[in-house]
Amino acid sequence: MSNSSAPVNAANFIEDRVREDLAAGKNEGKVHTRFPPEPNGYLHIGHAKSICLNFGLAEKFKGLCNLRFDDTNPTKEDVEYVDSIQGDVRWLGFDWQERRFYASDYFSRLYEFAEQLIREGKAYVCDLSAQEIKTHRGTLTEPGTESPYRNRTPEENLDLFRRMRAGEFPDGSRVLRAKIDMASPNLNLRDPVLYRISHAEHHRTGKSWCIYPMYDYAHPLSDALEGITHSICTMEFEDHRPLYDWIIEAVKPGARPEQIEFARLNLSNTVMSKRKLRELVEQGYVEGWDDPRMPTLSGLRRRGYTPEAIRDFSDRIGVAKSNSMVDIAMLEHCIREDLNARAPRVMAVLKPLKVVLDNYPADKVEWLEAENNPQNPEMGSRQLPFSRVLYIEQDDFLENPPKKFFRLSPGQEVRLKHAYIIRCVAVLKDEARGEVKELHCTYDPETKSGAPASGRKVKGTLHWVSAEHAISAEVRLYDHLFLKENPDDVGEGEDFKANLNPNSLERLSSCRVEPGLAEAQPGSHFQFLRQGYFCLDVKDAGPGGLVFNRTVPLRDTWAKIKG
RNA sequence: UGGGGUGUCGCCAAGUGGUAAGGCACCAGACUUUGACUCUGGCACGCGUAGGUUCGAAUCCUGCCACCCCAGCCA
Repeated sequence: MSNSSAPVNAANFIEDRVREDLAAGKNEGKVHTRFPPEPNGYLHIGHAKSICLNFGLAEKFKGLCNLRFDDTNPTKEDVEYVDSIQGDVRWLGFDWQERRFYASDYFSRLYEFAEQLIREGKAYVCDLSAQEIKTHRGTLTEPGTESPYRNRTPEENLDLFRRMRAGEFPDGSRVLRAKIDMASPNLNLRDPVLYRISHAEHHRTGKSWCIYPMYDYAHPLSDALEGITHSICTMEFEDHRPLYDWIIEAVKPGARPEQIEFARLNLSNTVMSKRKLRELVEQGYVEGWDDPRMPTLSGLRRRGYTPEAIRDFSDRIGVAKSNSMVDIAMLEHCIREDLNARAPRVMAVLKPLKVVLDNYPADKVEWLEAENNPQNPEMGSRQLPFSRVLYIEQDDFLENPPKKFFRLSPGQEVRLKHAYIIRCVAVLKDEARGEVKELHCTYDPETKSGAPASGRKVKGTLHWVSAEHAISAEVRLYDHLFLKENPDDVGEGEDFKANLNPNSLERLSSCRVEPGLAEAQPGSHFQFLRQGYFCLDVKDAGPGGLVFNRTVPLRDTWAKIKG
């Protein structure tokens, strides 16, 4: 079991707020939240923060959390996204039970509410064009001017609104607006549009509507209709809150949900906006929404991130209102901590260097016992074949080693993990290229792991595979998608793509891994000893070959020392 | 120049008048058949800034500065 679920996150201001409401006897002691994605893209780690917050709050206060698709704009939305969003939320470990809703479930009710507003003189049909509405809105510093249609009678408005709904008018010809205050310093209150005409087919309601409600109108009412007590959203909606409250106050749907805003997640070395992620996908900078380099939940999943690690991350980063950029090292810490406890250790040589043990019998094979996870003895052990010809990592040998190099070099000894101590006696080189082709070593039979004389200390321990027994695999080494912490930090005339890391993916196709990996299940996690955590790819690993994705490398003190 | 927010260690983030939690990162050491893990120690005389109130201020007051959001018939 992962230890990441143990520490409970510190309270945040939203939790405090909920507690206050409870103490004040609001909402009959109930807590009801919702996660309201628009089905127009894939979920990313920033959404995970919101999901964990909303579902987590419900869990903590024994309340409920709904999944609600905010599908009020048919031109941008699609069922493809509805499906992936549900899969991602479930994968993260949250359950909305039977409470999956759609804003489109409420189109009829929303329409009735709109007629009510019209009858009460709180909304009117406006014939101004989009461009005219814009100019009438005024500016940040100057008040707007009232629409000439603002004082139509309720009767005329009702007639026009019904005809809008009946499809008598073309897209963009009229809108329904709230009658609030064209001089408000808050632009959201300058008679905001409530309904627009769009003869578009909706992914759920088909062609039954040709007018669609705006977010500012649909959201508070959807919340009220579902009995949401705390409607949590991101900071950019803070100055929509007066409008949210206005709608609730004007319509009186019977419930008074309160909107609370928090700062969205920014993660270093990646981008989070749907627009930018889409650009990376559509222009081929990555191989899809689930490319392991993407911060999407589907990408992280394929990369080998676990839901536990992502939830732990959400807890650790906290919830506040200030703009912030979380170091991606925090996320990496979380996945390392989780996988350290649960991933079986395995021998995998990424860049093989042949080693021949001159004094080891040519036909001999020993099966050596290897623990699967020193952190967790219950994971047992396995047998590893050992023979005369082995592969070690190219990086683990240096002909002219610097000080503090604890690995193999001419004349020096190292321990082979779970096996013997060996000494390098000869180096075969391709003189033309200056490359080391093959090493000849001798092994010390007295030093077999577990044997009485095995206690002898040597500086380093290497991972290895038996050449005869090892199987081939492709390994994909992933690195940060962007070189800069903030990808938007660019020079004149450049955009975020200028900061793309050209080495975010390195494919190694001649890796050799221990034979037991032939049975590995797609999606399963491993620690490649001394290298990192890897995950058998679910898409590209077929019967023909193994493909591993590097989730995250192990921390590497040596890399720091050598610079 | 309007309105709304936010400023506490390199990065997150507690703190709500009684003398700066914690995590990540980093540094040093111990342990180690993973240069991993783990463990130990270090890491803000200071809370955007300048004043003020107070026995006492990150917390209260005033001024200033910086950054973010808002002029979609997007969400």
